[in-house]
Amino acid sequence: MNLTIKDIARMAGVSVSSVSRVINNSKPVNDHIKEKVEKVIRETNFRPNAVARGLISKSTNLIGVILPQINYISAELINGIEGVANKNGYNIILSNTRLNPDLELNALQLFKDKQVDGIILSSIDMSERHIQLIQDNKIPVVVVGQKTTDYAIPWVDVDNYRPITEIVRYLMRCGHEKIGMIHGPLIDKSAGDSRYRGFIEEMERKNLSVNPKFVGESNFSSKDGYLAMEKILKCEDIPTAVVCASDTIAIGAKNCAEDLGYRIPEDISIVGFDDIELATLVRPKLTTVQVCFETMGSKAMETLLQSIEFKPVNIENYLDYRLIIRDSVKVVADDLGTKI
Amino acid sequence: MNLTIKDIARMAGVSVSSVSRVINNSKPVNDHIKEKVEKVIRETNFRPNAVARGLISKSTNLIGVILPQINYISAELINGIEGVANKNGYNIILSNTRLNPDLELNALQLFKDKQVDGIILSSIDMSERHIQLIQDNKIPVVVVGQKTTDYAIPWVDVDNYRPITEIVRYLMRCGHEKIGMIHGPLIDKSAGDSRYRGFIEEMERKNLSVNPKFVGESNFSSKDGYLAMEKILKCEDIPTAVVCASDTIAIGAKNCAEDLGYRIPEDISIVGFDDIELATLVRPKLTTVQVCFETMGSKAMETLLQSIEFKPVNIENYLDYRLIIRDSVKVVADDLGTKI
DNA sequence: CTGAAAGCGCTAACAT
DNA sequence: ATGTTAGCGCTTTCAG
Repeated sequence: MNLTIKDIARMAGVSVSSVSRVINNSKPVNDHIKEKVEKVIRETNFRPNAVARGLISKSTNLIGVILPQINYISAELINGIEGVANKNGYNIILSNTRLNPDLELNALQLFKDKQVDGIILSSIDMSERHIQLIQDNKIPVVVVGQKTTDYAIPWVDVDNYRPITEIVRYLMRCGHEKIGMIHGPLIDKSAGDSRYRGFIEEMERKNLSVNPKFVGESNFSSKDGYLAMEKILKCEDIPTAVVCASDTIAIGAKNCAEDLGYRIPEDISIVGFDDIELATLVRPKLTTVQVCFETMGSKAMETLLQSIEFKPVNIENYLDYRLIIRDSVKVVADDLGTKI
Repeated sequence: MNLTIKDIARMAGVSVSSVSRVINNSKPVNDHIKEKVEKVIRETNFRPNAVARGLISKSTNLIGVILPQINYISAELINGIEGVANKNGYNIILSNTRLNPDLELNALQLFKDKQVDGIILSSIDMSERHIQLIQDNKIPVVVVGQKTTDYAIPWVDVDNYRPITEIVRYLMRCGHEKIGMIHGPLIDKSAGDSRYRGFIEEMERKNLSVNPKFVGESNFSSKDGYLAMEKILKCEDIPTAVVCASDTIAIGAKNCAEDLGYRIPEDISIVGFDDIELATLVRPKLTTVQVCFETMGSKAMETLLQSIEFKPVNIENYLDYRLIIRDSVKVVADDLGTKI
């Protein structure tokens, strides 16, 4: 079988504790012994068993990551998480809950069994049972994509409301007034409802009326975006600009408009949200809101790290965003006095 | 602290071994005892410590996944792996090696330390040291995206050669003869070199000459695809069709051609490879080769499982592929006698 | 069928 | 500074 610390001790003619000491640099060891041990370790390629270490130290250097699905957005998130985790000696262990809240609970349990040092949770809907379990488990948790301030659980999320109000104001400055929106599921309080409210309320504040026929719902997919746009364009009167709750929706909507003979942005302007890679690959390039999911991941991991190390953590962590103006919005009139 | 099996034993008034037996169902236990134990477990919400179990059983139910980068293609791969892993009680632990071969070696070591039950490795370049380490470690490994038949290490990969020959034949049937290609880095023996050779050799077999000016190299990115296409289109004579080694390349090439005033497919036909989601979202929709990375993942995990369970495994695992005909190729002449 | 006890590979208190 | 030893929480012989 594999070598153990005991074998090394025997081969080096010292005690196991001495071996442990040189491995962990935990206590001063005589140079003489140290060299002997290091020599044996080098020659045998010995590596201490991480599981045994974990059993005693209560730390596995594992971070549990719970995701409702694994797509290109998760990929960016994982990239961010993995980046700072790795830099700090942690590995990440993944659980895909396939949009099933019960599996999220399972994963929370399982990760506790496996004694992970911390958990990053992207839940589709934080229930009381989630909160309960998290608080019982006593394992540091950071939530992403949802705001759990009420429960004193640290989170990192985008502001879903303000960017949309900025989009509305930008469209107005470009001369648009008949503005529609294709939003996400309103049950989804973050990317769904908040973005929708941002639109409705900003339109109200600016005294622009929202034609209900200009508003459609989707599940964030391109296909749904296409369908929603189709419905909007069937009316006699159509909007001059449509705000979409995601880039994928926007691209579906764009394809639909084009299939129906409209040109983007000449006939209809379209704005997306997220700034996925696609947004620059599609023609015209999509005007959208940039939110960096990789940053979301790294920020989440950083706060998790602080929590693990018992440092003070910010409960609320808002992500930066930026309106990215590209080619999918027509400038009807520019009251900024500058070329946009 | 947390409850242990010892606490449960005390509370139920039985021995720890009995508790262990009812938990694992490893040996017959008197119903009387069984019920008592189960009751206590239920009431206390006791869950056995997976680390301690791992130490003794030598099995952690963890699968190490080593990836050179995490993007939307990895996301699909992970999806496939995670799906079958999860179904079999395994979790996956991720290592992103950031295109650095040394980090691949590190990850291999680290995963051994952590006593994973198996490893799925996507290497950018399998060196002798990789092979050595894998064979020394004695942990089941399956390689994806590379063919390691020589070393008797099971792999799953696409056939990169044949699909390209099929594309060439398809383009010929559509009436194309002046065909170009934008390939990937030739150092990459799989998706780079093989696809390139498939093109060159099939053209030769069909007695079609390849104009060197119609051939460009790229690193698989859209940007590079754009640049390579730009070079090709600067010549007086241009190809009627361009085969691209990936969809991302194809989309870059398409954008370039369109920016230069060419219409796709009327002026130039373009074919991609991979069939990423983008391929259907872009207009015209991309004709391409479908290879399902999720299937690649699940297949890899399935063979890994067999290896873990000491079942016989196939060393060579080719992935299915399919030519997906969409709208980016113009039918100049159709010698099939049917409408394509 | 049940319980006592050994031990998985390691760390850390305790003694020397 | 070094070695001995007692566990970490669990599974699994081995007796009974």
